[in-house]
Amino acid sequence: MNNPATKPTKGEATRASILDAAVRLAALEGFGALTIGTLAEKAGMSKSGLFAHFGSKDELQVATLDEAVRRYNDVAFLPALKVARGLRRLRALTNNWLHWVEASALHSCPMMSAMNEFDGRPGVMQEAITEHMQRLNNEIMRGVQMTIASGEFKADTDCEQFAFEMFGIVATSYRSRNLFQDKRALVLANRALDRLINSCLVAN
Amino acid sequence: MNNPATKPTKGEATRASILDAAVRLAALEGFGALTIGTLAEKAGMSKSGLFAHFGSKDELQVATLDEAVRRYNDVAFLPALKVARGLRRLRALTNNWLHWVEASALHSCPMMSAMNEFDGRPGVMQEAITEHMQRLNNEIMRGVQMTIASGEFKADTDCEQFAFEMFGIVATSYRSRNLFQDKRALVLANRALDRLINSCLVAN
DNA sequence: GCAATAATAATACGACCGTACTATTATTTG
DNA sequence: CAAATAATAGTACGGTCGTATTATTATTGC
Repeated sequence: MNNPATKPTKGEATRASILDAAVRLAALEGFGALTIGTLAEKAGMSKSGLFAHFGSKDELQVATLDEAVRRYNDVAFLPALKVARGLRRLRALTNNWLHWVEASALHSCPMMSAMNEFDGRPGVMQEAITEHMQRLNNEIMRGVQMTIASGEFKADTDCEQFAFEMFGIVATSYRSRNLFQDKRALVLANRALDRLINSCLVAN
Repeated sequence: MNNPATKPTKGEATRASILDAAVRLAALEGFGALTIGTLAEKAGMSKSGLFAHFGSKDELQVATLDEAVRRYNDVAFLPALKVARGLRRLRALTNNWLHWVEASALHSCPMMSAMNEFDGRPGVMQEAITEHMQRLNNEIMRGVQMTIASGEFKADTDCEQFAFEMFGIVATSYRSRNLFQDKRALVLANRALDRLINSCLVAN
């Protein structure tokens, strides 16, 4: 049974520690670097011992992506849902999204990596990352809709446009942070975000 | 001699056709998929025959990235420089950037792929992509500066912020196009771009 | 504590990896 | 046309890849 309340079996604990190493490796070097051998070394176990936890490399990759998404939900998405609907929740959604990678002490965002690695390669990973990204996009759009409903955003605010631009801000903040090593990445991102939000606010 | 005016030698022609296949492969499946074997097959030649053109896989990858950048310059950057300085040139710069991937009939942008694959992996590829991205960023910032100088942009326009947001728009348009297969990607991107540019215009 | 079972390791396999080294063709030059 | 050189192919090597099979060790239930 998958009962989180009971003490995990040894196997479950090992699997968790493998996935921890896997998420960190994928965030740093991409899913292509997730080979059974290197991962076994990082996890301090044998290739075959590790492999037994996943039926194939595909399943390992999907499990790693799912684990990354689970963490995103834990540290970013679910906490934002505790904020009251409307602009405040939307701000929480976007802000938590912007900060989740450093909050998780990862080099980069595994979802972003997965997207870039598999968007031209049909297969289970492409399906998985597409679904996750679609869901995330929908949640942002829902947040915008509720901010319209609350009267804080203009009625003609384009949800799709907002989610589109929001993702761009996150993506470019990764470039600044990871490639340019610019410590002001989050400052720039927050400014862009403010500009985006302000453009939707009802005049006052 | 590297004289573009004279007829290319057979070796140069082969190298060019290899790099053509390499750029397309990198755009579709990433630089990780650029293995000597698969590339030799796509290019219709032997592994060793292909390998002789590059001293190592590193050099092959760097050469592929350089070729992609060369194409970007040809179809996007240099044409924009022919437009008069100021807002019109800036629009050309950003617009050509947005369109260069489809104009080149590539699945995605090799520079974007390289960035995502190597931003956490020190080495020659990381250095190369960092340099290229910095240069591109600087050119956008220069374009903004000239648009300030021409009096079209507000004097306090933040060049860095503009270049930061501009890259985000490009990145998110790739997500829409390649992952979501959204045909409206460029429409959304152009709207975002207009909003960015308008926020910098002097009041009138 | 012993049998049953879960978890991990050992080993082996063919496939492909990057890269030398050698052989064979094309092409150019005298 | 022959000699020299450039371009490509052939072959081989140690390594790592993903995965299957078999063995060994931990853990659990009675």
